[in-house]
Amino acid sequence: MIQPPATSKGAATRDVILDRAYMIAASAGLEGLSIGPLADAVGMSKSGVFAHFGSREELQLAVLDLAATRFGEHTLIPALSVPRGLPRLRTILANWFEWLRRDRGGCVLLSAVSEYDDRPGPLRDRVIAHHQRWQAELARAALLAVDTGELRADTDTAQLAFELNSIALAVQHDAAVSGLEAAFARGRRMFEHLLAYYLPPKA
Amino acid sequence: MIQPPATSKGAATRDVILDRAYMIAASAGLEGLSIGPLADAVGMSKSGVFAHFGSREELQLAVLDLAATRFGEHTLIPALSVPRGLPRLRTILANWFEWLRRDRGGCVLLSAVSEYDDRPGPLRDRVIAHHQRWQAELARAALLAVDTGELRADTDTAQLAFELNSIALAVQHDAAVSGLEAAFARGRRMFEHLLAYYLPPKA
DNA sequence: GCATGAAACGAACGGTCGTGCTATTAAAGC
DNA sequence: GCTTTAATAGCACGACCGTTCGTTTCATGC
Repeated sequence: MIQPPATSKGAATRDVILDRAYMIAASAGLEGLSIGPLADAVGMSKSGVFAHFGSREELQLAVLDLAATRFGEHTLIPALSVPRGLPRLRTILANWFEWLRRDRGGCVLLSAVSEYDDRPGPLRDRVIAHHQRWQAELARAALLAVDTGELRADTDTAQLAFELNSIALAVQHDAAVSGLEAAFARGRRMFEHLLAYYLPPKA
Repeated sequence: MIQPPATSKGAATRDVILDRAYMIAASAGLEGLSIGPLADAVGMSKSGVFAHFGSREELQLAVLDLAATRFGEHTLIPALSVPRGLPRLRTILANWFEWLRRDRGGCVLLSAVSEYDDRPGPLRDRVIAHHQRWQAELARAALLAVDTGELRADTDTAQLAFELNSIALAVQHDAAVSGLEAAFARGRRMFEHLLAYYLPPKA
């Protein structure tokens, strides 16, 4: 959200371009991001925008990285200030929902996986790398909840990360059909259903 | 799968075109389906193909309907011959996985939701209609499992349908990262975790 | 076998796209 | 303030797209 102060003029307008590009990609997908309309949106010429990235693919990669950074800053970072374990896990999920609301259910990162899952290339590699990193973060947060004894000791944290991810996917999917708030409600209930499995036996 | 015998010559080649178009859409998405390459794939001229549908959008709608029909014939119909209730529900899920395998994790229907969820128009309307019909079918199958006493009497069948859908989404998503078989394994485990919540108390 | 209508072709149009070139303008360093 | 370098504009190319139109080929009923 808060950008480091751009040292040169070029880097500053580059940030402006990226911000606009992110907005476009959030609603049209990375593949729907084209240079012409982007240039119009920032009030520049096509070639002026183009020069900052050298190719469309490089632009898409930059937007992808920006999305990943913002996503982390919005979901994970603030959750680090709440107690580790189940509270933090719940906070991550809540922040995730907020994140989906902010972009009206069109998360760039989630959509990108569907866009590039069968199209080899640098984009696909980067998308998968970000996804794996996030899954690892989720598993890590789950493991902390195992350490605190809030989740069963034999919890498969990678499996739980998979299931948490599926909640976000289903919410984004269902938002188009049932509306965002209804999808959130379903997502929250789904989390409780899954959680029930992982809670330690109260014996 | 089995097409009704095409009465005229035109309808026959139309079926051939649609079959090829479906293949393309399964790997490139409905939005990645363009008339030129499709014409090459069936050995016809662009305008020859075009004439059968009148517009690209009409072609996409036809492919969408074909996908929905095939999906139903592959997942729901065969499951009707196994006992209603939990066995049938399990069969539907197994067939669903088979369906995902057939198209290498690129189900046209699932991808179409992401492609059109924020792009109003006839495509989007049709996609949502198919999705809602399928969710209703899933809820119906779940309700039968409530009737047989295999699921709790207070089961929210629409919620369960949402969760089943999320399994398929997560599998398709994860297939690109972890491979199809690993994703299937995760999906099956996830089903068991969710099922645990809905099983009636053994009291 | 021939006329008739459907089916397919081929070429072209208008549009958008990413990209490369050259010239011009603005910023930065001395 | 001048020079050097970065930043942007303008323009054009080639590729691809959906669509249109006039023509030609082919299947079909008489």
